[in-house]
Amino acid sequence: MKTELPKGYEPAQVEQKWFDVWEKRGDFHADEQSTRPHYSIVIPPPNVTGVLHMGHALNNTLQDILCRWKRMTGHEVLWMPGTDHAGIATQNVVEKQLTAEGRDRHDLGRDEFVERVWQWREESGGQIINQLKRLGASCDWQRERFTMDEGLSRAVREVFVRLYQDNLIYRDNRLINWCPRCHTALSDLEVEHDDKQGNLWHLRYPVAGTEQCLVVATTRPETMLGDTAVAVNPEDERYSSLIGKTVLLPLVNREIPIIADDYVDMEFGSGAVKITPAHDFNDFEIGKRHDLEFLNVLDESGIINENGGPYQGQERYQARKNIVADLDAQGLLEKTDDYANAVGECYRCKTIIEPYMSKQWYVAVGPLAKEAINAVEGGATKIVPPQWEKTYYEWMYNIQDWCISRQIWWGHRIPAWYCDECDEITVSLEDATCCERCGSSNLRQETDVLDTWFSSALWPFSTMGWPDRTETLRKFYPTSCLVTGFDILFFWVARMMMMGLKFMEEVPFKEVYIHALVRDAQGQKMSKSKGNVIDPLTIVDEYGADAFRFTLCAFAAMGRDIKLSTERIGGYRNFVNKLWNASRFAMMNLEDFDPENARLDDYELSQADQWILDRFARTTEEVNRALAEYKFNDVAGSLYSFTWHEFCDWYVELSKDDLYGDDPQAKKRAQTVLFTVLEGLLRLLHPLLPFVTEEIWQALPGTRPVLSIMQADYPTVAFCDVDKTAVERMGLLMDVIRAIRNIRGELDVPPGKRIAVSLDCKSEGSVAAIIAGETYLKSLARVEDLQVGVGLEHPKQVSTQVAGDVEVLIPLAGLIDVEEEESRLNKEIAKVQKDVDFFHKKLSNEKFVANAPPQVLEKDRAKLQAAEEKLAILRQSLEKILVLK
RNA sequence: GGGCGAAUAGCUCAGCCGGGAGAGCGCCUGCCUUACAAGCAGGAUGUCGGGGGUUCGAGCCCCUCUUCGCCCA
Repeated sequence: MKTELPKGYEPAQVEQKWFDVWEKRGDFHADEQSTRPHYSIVIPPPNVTGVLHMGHALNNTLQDILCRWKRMTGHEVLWMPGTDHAGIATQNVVEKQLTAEGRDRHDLGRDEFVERVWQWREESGGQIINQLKRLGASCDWQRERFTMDEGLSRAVREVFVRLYQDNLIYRDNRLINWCPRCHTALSDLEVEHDDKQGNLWHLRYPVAGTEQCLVVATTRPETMLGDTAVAVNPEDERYSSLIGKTVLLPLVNREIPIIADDYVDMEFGSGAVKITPAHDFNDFEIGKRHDLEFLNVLDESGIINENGGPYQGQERYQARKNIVADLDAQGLLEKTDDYANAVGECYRCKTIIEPYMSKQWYVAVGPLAKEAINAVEGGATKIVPPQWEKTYYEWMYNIQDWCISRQIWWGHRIPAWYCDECDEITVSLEDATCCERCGSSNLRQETDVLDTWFSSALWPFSTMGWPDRTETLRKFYPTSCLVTGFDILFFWVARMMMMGLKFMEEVPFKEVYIHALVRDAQGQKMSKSKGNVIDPLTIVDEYGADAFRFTLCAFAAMGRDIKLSTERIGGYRNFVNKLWNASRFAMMNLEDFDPENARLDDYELSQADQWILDRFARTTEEVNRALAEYKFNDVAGSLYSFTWHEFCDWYVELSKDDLYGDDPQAKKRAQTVLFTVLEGLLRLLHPLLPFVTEEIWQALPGTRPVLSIMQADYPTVAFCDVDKTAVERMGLLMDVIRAIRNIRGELDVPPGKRIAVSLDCKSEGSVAAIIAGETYLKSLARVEDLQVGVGLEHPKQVSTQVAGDVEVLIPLAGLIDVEEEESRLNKEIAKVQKDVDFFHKKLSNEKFVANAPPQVLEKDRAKLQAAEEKLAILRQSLEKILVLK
């Protein structure tokens, strides 16, 4: 088959073509009936509203690399894809549309609104799925799931009902995080804390029946409307006489008690604090301890309610201004300080959240967390890198009950019905029609929906058909690995652990690989408002998916941040192009080659052949090991340097003499090795570079044993045994070539100029190495007249370099400038002198000689000797040169 | 306040069990050598944040300080 490849790699149509073929043919489909060992990953489901960002690109590239690798190592791979219904975010999107139409969701009513969300999802949701495909993601797309699917919704209900029956779900009226814009409760995790510059106001509260004032400091003066006590520390002598008295709350003229509680920090502010149990988490606890009144002064939009007296109807921050002004006017504002404190914001809309009293549903996570801790401690689930285990434990040990109800419309509606007759709550799998206590049919379903993370917590088994006992679950659960960023370790990983252990009685994944977050080149988080977002699809268009994937893989090992810049991606685009051109070279020289009739065993392999086969075997080993340990940067590094610096820079060049030469046997041998290594290299590279490797692999001469390279075997062992001596000799030959090139480069010998070289060897082995590679040496170092031997007579005027035990001598006559050679030698001597000094000093240290392990000692002695010999030769050379001046 | 992490070449970062500091990009010199100028050959570049300690030996282990980042309260 004669194939013509374009001179530069053009990714666009190649990627499109192969992805279509793979997907249509079902190459990514997992088979439950397969007898192969399983390997499964569930995708961290992106929001259905989401568009692909760098984090997704990294996350899914790594998963794809693992899946493609495992597919090639004989595993039945299931990579389960899908999206998350993202309750609040999705509802917000559709509400914005309605706002643009001058309406809101209440104009539509619940059912119509939900219908509208579904419609939005049909039309514009899940774009991200197609974007993942552009990266080459080899998910089992036939199985794509959505957390609001019928099956997954069934799983949600099943879990809710069982947790309720086990008394692990309950309702309670307490302070929760409330978003006054989204009008819903949020879990603790959904609140983001941000340090904000604000004020600390010192307010004077008149003590009843005295002329005295008690000064309290607060960052939220508007909540004073809801104060029901003032607290001081019981140890605080300044205030001990006041405990039990009351103060007259200004502006609203309510009398509230002065209480003692050791929560109060005597050092902070005045040492007295206002207590607002209905609007502050700490005050809530104090309120419970002292049986205080819980006076709510806000409505669900953050507007002062009827309990706020004259301020009723004012928005919270407006009320703050007015209250401060009014207090000041009455002489009750002692002072105003600048003060920075952490303010909680809604993670979806950035509105400042309000601690708000309300009745919500909770999961009692204590018993679930215990199992989840045990699973990691016992090694059933391994977290990689292990430093994240500590973070996981830290959170799990301090976990709070999880508020799971949300006052929005888009989501899984809580399967609980309130009886209007007897107030009983009926929780059931099927929609309840009658009260389970009194039998009344006068029921109202709970209007709240569940936190989106409730359904994502079930993802590893709900996507596989649970609560049915499916074949899929039997084959693929527990999953092999979860790949995710550390930002959702708590949100998602921990909750999946709890739910998986509770309902499957087995961990959801055996390993969790936590990767870094992608930032811009300056290390800033990419965000639309900063305008520093790099769109992955733009990168794919410009550089190709393969180059992009390779970049992400090469960067994956970094601690917490990946700083991405396009120059780096350009470098890997060049790498892909390099592979492409090496392949073009190979195919131009394999036109008459039939791989069916070519076996390595049929030939006596040259030093160069054995060397490249040896390097390939080592690379294979490194890559497999690094993949198994999730050392993605090492995977990329090994492949990069082998492909470019060993295969292209050396072997391809070395093979040219044989390929272009007159010896048909040598040509066939070189073709066989070239083909073997290239074909193997493509397989080795495929998980990282799926498109370009498929394109080249299919174009190679001969027929392929399987339809796609993704089904071919991943290299794991060497192609054949090699002779270690031959490999070492090749190494020496390469050093000699480098030495000649060094002289040529340093002394500005024109690259086209063919020169004479004498190689004075100290051993017969070195002579043999050079003679065996003579043609290589002549062409790669541009040598025409070569003398080799032991104890060769040195020409008079030469430039000298040393490679191993070989003295490289290049006659100066008419070629080299004496001055330049002198300075080159001086430079080289200084370098070697440093080595000699270093090792001499080290080995003169008696303690070192006495304590260091023998291998180290031996190694250093050999190095010293080599350096000394080299130095002596260079010095002699310098002397000879100086005579010529 | 509690915890975690980072500081290494001009830039971005690797660096295993402690045994002469590496890569990519950038830079300098010379080359359009028929796979590739998205390339080839050669070259230069370091107080491994500061200080102390352990050790024959520290980028790596211990203590401490400085700066920056993140998570939790």
